[in-house]
Amino acid sequence: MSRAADPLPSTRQRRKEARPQELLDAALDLFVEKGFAATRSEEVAARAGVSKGTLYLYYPSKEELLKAVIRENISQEIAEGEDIVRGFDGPTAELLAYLMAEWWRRIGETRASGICKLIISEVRNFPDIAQFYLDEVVLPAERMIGGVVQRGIDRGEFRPVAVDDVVHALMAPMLFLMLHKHSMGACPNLGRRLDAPRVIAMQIDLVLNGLVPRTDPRRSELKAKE
Amino acid sequence: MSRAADPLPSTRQRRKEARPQELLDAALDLFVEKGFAATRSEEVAARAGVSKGTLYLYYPSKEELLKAVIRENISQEIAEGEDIVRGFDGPTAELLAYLMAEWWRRIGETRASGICKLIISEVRNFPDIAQFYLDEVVLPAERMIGGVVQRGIDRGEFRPVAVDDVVHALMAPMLFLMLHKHSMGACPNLGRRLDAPRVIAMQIDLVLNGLVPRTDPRRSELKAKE
DNA sequence: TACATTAATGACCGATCAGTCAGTAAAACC
DNA sequence: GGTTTTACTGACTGATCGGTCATTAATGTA
Repeated sequence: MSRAADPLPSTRQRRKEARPQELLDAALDLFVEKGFAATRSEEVAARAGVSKGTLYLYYPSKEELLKAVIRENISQEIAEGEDIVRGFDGPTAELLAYLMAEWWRRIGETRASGICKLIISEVRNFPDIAQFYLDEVVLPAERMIGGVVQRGIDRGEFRPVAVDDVVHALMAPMLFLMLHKHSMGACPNLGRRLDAPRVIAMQIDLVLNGLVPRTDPRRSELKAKE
Repeated sequence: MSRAADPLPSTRQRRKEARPQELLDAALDLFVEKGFAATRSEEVAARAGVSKGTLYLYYPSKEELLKAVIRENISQEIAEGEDIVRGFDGPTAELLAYLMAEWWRRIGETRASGICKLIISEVRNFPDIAQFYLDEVVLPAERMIGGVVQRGIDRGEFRPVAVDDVVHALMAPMLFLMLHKHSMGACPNLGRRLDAPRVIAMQIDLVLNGLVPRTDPRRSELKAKE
């Protein structure tokens, strides 16, 4: 308490502070890959480079570990999304495309995308997770995307559609990509890759312009291949 | 063997023939709800109204039971879809809308929709299921939908888009609805229902017409509210 | 009624695994 | 040096669960 705590926390000390995150990372990987029930707590410990006893020093039970994994991984991405929306004043179509691309870059491509599979697989066994995830992730995300769609409508860039349903249509392919990555996409020898940015770009083009050809040449994407 | 087997198979006999399906139904419900690893084989037996021993009379192991559940539930829906496609000669947009609605009615609304969640949750633990499901379900379904999109392009009803990616965009919301139904949607007290037919209708409208307003009044949905 | 066959049972076994805790050894302190 | 504190360990335990099999009860047959 006398000396400044900063300068040289011992190796042991530094390890101790890093452990919780190391354990959470190991647990996330394994829970996503094998499922909660099929993952042994000793495996989690081993992947984090410690013994089973140590795991229980940091988390009182396997179930609490699961909850911590989810709690610690929902993070600030949504808040940052809202910042992007606020600071943008180009065409809404561009904003939408940019948001989706960022979503994939920051979540889809990172281990965080596994949380979706984990939640879907396990909510029914841990009902209190449902409410938490709905309030902290699903609804804020829907509000954000919904706000963008509404902006498009307000500015006359979009038709006045039912915002909530459009939001679902926009989120569905993202979920699809994230789940694919952690299920079929993770199976070797399946000779079948999904190019996420490509799927996202197609989805954006579809949702904006539709399949039906436009008679107005200004909007037609067909001519755009120069 | 002498007498015709038909007329009065005893109660016992009829039970014996019904058992496998009863066990599969029970197993599907429980595997979808709780996950494979978290479901005890005795629970499956109990839900089917028999003892654990009886379950193992019909299926040699829990894993074989899982595989049977998946194998027996992929069924003939896709073939029937292909029949619908063949026998239809109206506008492709209508065919697409009809196919999606039928999909929901025949799969989404039945217990079969749970298979999706089950596959996603468990493929990584049972890799041979991946190949099987890809060959028997995913690829045929994609071929069917892809064929319809191609038909739209060939007839000049659709822009010449990348068929495979459009297929993903069309399937994603169906997957989304099916998964929702068996995860968050199955949690009580969440005050959040998803109206599937409505989401599907919106998705069709979006994919066909896009968000961007049409200058050509023939196609504009805006004027359609009479 | 006696006997054979068949469907079903549930007590039992062995393996697995979540969670514990007495013990170890490295660091910190004096 | 000696003593205490701290981070960690891994052998152990009790409960659980997949799978077995000797036994039972229902049905068929004569």
